[in-house]
Amino acid sequence: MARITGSSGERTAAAIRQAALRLIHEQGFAAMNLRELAAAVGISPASLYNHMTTKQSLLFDLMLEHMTALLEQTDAALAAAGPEPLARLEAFIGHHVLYHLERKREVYIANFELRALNPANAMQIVGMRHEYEARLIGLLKDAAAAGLLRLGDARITAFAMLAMLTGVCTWYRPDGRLSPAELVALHTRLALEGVLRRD
Amino acid sequence: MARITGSSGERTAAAIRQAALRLIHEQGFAAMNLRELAAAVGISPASLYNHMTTKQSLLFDLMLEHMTALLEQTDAALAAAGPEPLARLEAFIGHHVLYHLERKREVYIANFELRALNPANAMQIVGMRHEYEARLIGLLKDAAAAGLLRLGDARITAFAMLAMLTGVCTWYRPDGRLSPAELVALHTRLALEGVLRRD
DNA sequence: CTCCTAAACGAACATATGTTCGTTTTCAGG
DNA sequence: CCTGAAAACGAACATATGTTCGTTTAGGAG
Repeated sequence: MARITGSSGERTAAAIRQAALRLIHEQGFAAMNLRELAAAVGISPASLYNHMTTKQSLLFDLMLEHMTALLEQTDAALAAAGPEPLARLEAFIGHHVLYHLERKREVYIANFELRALNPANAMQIVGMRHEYEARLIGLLKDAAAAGLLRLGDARITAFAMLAMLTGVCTWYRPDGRLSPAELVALHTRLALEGVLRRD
Repeated sequence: MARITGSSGERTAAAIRQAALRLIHEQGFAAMNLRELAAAVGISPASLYNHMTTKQSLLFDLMLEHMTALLEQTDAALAAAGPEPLARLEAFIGHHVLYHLERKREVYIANFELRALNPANAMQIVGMRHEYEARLIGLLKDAAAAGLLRLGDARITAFAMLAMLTGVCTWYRPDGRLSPAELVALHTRLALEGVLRRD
């Protein structure tokens, strides 16, 4: 056969990314095979290679797009939050939760398929993740310097907070009991105040 | 060739489990192939089947052993903690962190390779995980009923706490800067009191 | 209208991979 | 000491899988 009536490179490429997100999220990168991906898009396995160079690069592109968006949007949220340390911290938390609710598949893949990347690609993604973690560590240190936090260890505290806030990806469903806003509020309070009553 | 001098079924089976833990943790279940596993143990691929029925059952056995131990040890820790709600909650947290530091590979596998299990096996492991989550939800509700906690939503709070406490698995190394006891203390305070100063 | 490139296809290749089979040899129980 | 089960092996099978190749046709630039 040959080129299909109405076929468009841009549309097909987007469809491949969407289907790949779903399949990798469901089965994992190693378990997803390109024949199944091609079938999900509605093209032949060979046609995939008109839109990507290798399976590895497909994964890397997905991760890179996600990390770039995460860093950009975070900086935008912080810029909008103004200079007050606590407001900035809350802005970070709020954005993190909302982003992770919206793009749970991307996040899940970026977090758990790092080992599927080749060393060079992995290094780049890990670098961007470190940059993201550095944002939170900086915010914590600023707030602590302003006397607002009791901080045991900024780095470990940041890791623990990120783990908690990222946890929403594992169980959230859009049709769930709690709204995104409610989840933001709940996680913000948990991170800042814990569960203990304050009397 | 044939049976090796000094070979023992029990020892080989244990070596397979250990090597499988390492390889699955490093590469993921789907990416680990049995030839590499056999080489790590020092036997031929065919010999693996003297100690397991299928690759799938190997994964399931690892997960089942871990979940069983986790539930048993948790109950033991709670029994030792006595009746006071806050003491019980702290005992749960402390045990969870210590267990996850000690057995980070098992935990990682049980958490992130669920999708590699066939439906029947997955159901059993998910059931045990729900049981574990129910322990924490119960502790939170007890403490809240005693007026000790300010609880937005017991279920979501439990998920968030577990995500935070389980996070240690992703970055902990035995030769790291902080001792297990310090990590327990830090995470306990984070979970109970958050980061905000109390004045 | 013409022509080059983009985008698709079927077919095949080379390799990887879970698993089975028949065989051999050690070890432990009678 | 004998014998049967346990534990190992090499070899092979059947299938799955990432990728390439040559070909075909639609669509847009000139």
